[in-house]
Amino acid sequence: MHLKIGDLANATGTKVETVRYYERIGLLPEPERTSSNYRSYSSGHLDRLNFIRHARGLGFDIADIRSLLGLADEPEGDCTEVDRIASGHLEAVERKISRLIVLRDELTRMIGQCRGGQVGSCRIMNVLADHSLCKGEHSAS
Amino acid sequence: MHLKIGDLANATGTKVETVRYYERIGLLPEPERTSSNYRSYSSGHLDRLNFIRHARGLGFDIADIRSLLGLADEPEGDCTEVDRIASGHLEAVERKISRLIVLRDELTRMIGQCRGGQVGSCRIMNVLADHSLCKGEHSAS
DNA sequence: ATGGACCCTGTAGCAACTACAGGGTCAAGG
DNA sequence: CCTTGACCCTGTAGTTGCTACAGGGTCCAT
Repeated sequence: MHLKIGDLANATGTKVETVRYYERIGLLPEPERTSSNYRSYSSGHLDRLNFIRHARGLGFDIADIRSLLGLADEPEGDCTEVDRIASGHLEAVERKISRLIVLRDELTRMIGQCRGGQVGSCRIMNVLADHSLCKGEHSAS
Repeated sequence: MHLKIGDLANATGTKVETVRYYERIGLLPEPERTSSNYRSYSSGHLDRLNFIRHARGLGFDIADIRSLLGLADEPEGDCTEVDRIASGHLEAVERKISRLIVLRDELTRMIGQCRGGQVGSCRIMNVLADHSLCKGEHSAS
């Protein structure tokens, strides 16, 4: 198992620059070097990079992944902390979804009110210019 | 109407630094200066900054807002382009929601399988280490 | 005249990469 | 043997949308 950086990148769907970036920030351990100073990765590196990419794919941030990797290195340990990190992330994702749904509904309503015509009378522009038009709020008439 | 930067920031719920940032990137026009070199804003600036903040609140990016502001400056123009920008943004939001829902479901399933115990046998860790465990994919046995 | 609240410029930091520039290495083909 | 092209190396700067200083100046009240 002696992978060059390009092989490792290919095997994990990562860009070469990203692999080097992970090394720079200490997420992926420094590999051996060949006599010509090329990085030479082992299957351990492959596993670790796969772990990182899967976690990133699930939206975990680097700090969380750092913690998870630390926990993975002690398989005898209790997995409460793993659960805590994952649950925290799940909650963050749920909050993000809620916020985006509010946004989506506001955008949908706004766009639905546009009847074309001049910019000056465009409902979209009106809403943006005066947010009180947005949620059924009305200025006193 | 002569607002100092702090007044403008307060009136729009923006940080002073952010106002200066918008000026630096050309989103907010440069205001007059007092004799002591303080920025002095008019109600036109206030309207424009409100527009920017509302649009940012709806998730439009700076490039979109730049376009929308350009269109707002020609109220006689046709609002097709406005509609196009808003619809494009709505679609992006919808894509983001879909992606996050997939994530949420994967995370929920993953976390639901965790029965506590050792890290080494934690389902969450297993999924992260080998993504093929994730969606009911099985390696040939 | 002195304190505190404001203002100024300019620069650096955040997340998580991505994209060069300007080199070195290596294997295959002519 | 030499060249060509695909790799590899380091180091730095760009992306997005701010935010946070540092190191000054101004203004007003006490």
